[in-house]
Amino acid sequence: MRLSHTLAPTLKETPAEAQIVSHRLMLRAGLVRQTAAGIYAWLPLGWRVLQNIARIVREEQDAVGAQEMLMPTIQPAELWRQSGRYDAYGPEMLRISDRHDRDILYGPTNEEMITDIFRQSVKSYRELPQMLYHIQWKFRDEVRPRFGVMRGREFLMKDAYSFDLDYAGAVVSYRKMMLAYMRTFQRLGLKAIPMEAESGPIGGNLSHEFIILAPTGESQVWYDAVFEEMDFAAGRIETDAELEQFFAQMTTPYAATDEKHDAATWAQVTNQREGRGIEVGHIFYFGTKYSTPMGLTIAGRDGAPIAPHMGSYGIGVSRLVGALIEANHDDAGIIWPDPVAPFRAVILNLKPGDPACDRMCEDLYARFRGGALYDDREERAGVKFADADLMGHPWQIVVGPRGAAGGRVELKRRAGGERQELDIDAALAKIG
RNA sequence: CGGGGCGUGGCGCAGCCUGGUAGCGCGCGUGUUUUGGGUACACGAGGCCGCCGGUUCGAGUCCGGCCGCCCCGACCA
Repeated sequence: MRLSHTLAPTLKETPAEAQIVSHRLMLRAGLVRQTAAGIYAWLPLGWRVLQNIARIVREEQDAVGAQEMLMPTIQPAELWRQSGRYDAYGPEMLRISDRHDRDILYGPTNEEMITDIFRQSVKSYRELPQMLYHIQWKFRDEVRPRFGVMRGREFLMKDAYSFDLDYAGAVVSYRKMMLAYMRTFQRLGLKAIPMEAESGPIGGNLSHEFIILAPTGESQVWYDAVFEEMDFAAGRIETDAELEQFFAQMTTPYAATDEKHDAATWAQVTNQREGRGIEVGHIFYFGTKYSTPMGLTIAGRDGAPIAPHMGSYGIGVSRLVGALIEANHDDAGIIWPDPVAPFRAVILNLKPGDPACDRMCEDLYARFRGGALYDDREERAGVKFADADLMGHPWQIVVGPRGAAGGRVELKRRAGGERQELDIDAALAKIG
């Protein structure tokens, strides 16, 4: 994209409504614009980040055998009456009615809907287990939206649902999801720790929330240092035994938020770490909480009906954008981890109109085939440097008259700030 | 939902107490200037002062109602 014709309205000053750093930077870098309290429009750069995160989430869901689908945002109230949650859910649920006065709602989650779909079609134990997920917008009418996209009313969420024949099967699904989550967060460049959680309004008794570490996080967390060393890219985890071992590795060392923190147990931890954290995911097992009231049964081996054991698994995709910024920024702006950056590199033409600079930039830009942002604006060098730092692309390729004459560019790494002068091929090789 | 605050060109703000022709900085446009970290100067465009009603000769300013947004708390991916 050429920045001169891109809707990326950067701001020198911070809009008054933004308090926390990620919200400020998202506004200032031109990633989002607020439409109403807790509701945001995603501008081109922000949308690219959101899609990059969704892509990684998707790949890791697929890798543990979950199937992607897409359910609607609008749901009939009838489904929620069947589970009993239409009355139980409270004012957080956005209730609407259509022209025929039928009660509908903007889904805050999809347990009822997936259960309904599943019961219509799945009839035999032979078809289980199954895991399904979708990445869809949700709406929860928070009393008090805040922190920008970290706590919006409309938000993009990956939610997955597992169906198993019995508890033992459900535990395997649960562990697979935990594995997918740890891999996902690692790929996003985040340190995430699973912490035992209350099961909340959705119900259940096996539940973990995933907290990522960020100095500006909203809650205090206590954890064992072993979590900092874990690497989920290495080593295969596939069999039930390997999964069980993985699960033990995740759940045995101490990790707690203020709600569950226990001073006595904590005192026995050898390598203590304290920090701040942000919740970005939550997984639950809830048994037959929905299958039973909604009449989801399948035929078992002996022909008798079985109510599947279910679980649900959420990742706050849009919240992750904010969380990533909380974890990766400095005074000048955002520092995107490579896999999620809107663009891998930005080309700064310090002197548009200068034939050598223009030629070199056009050549570079073409070689990225759309994978780079080209700052071709007629702006001062200082403006371009400041905006590039603010927007946080991992690499900055600086093309000025000085170097262009000798066929050289200056390559700057946003994280760390090292620069070096290279010829084009060497720079491209380095960026990869 | 309890407590607090704020709505004035795109953004940040002053003006309101004490009513009398709507201001500043940034940004935007044009020209000159500058040319590797938000350059300087000149000219210019842009505002039903959140909305409705009231008081008054006259309301951004005073009074009433409504709407929106933000912060703290309780609640949450």
